[in-house]
Amino acid sequence: MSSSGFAPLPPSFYQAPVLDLARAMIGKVLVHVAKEGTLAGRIVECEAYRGPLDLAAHSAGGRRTKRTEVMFGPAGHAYMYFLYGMHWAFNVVAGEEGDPHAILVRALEPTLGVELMAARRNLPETSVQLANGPGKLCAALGLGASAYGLSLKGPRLFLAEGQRRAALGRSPRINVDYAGAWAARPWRFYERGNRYVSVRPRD
DNA sequence: GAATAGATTGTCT
DNA sequence: GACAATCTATTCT
Repeated sequence: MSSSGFAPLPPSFYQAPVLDLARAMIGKVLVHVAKEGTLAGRIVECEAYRGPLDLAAHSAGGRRTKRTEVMFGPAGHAYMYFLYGMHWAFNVVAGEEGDPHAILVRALEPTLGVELMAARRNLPETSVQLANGPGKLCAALGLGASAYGLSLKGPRLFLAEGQRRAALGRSPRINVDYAGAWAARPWRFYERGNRYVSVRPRD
């Protein structure tokens, strides 16, 4: 148990095929121990990206650059990327070393540090929009470039135990229409009925 | 509720 | 120089 009161999941948790890991991550708790306080939320939505074959992945075709480098390393590390000029997104690196797989965390149900999240997001503490999107959750938790490549063994940033409370839902991934047939694959996972899921599923 | 446009910058062609 | 695994405000219906 760390000083944050949460115990990081063991490295073995991340030693699973990327689709299995994505499923297993729903209900787990993402914890960021920041200077200003500890922030945490249940993962209620995520998406699997399986390069080099998956054309929706940043590592499509085996593209290995400064940005994608951490995806080629061992599982259980943070892959951060910046997009649209103003948003950060948080991913968990998955797969064997050399397999550039990752899981984008798309939405959290805030559980700890809600006051600080609300301040960072300039929203009421009761708002459902604190962390219901990839960019929003990074803003709420204060995650950015400095989190790139961090090991999820902790103690600063890690996943902790947590339970899924409703059935697992699946759908195609969001905003990857450019990926052709890969865009249709049901590689987005979410907790059914959870109001913090970002894009209303068809359920 | 749905559709649209604008913001703004690191990364790659 | 183009564009992106997005978010927000605005303008409809």
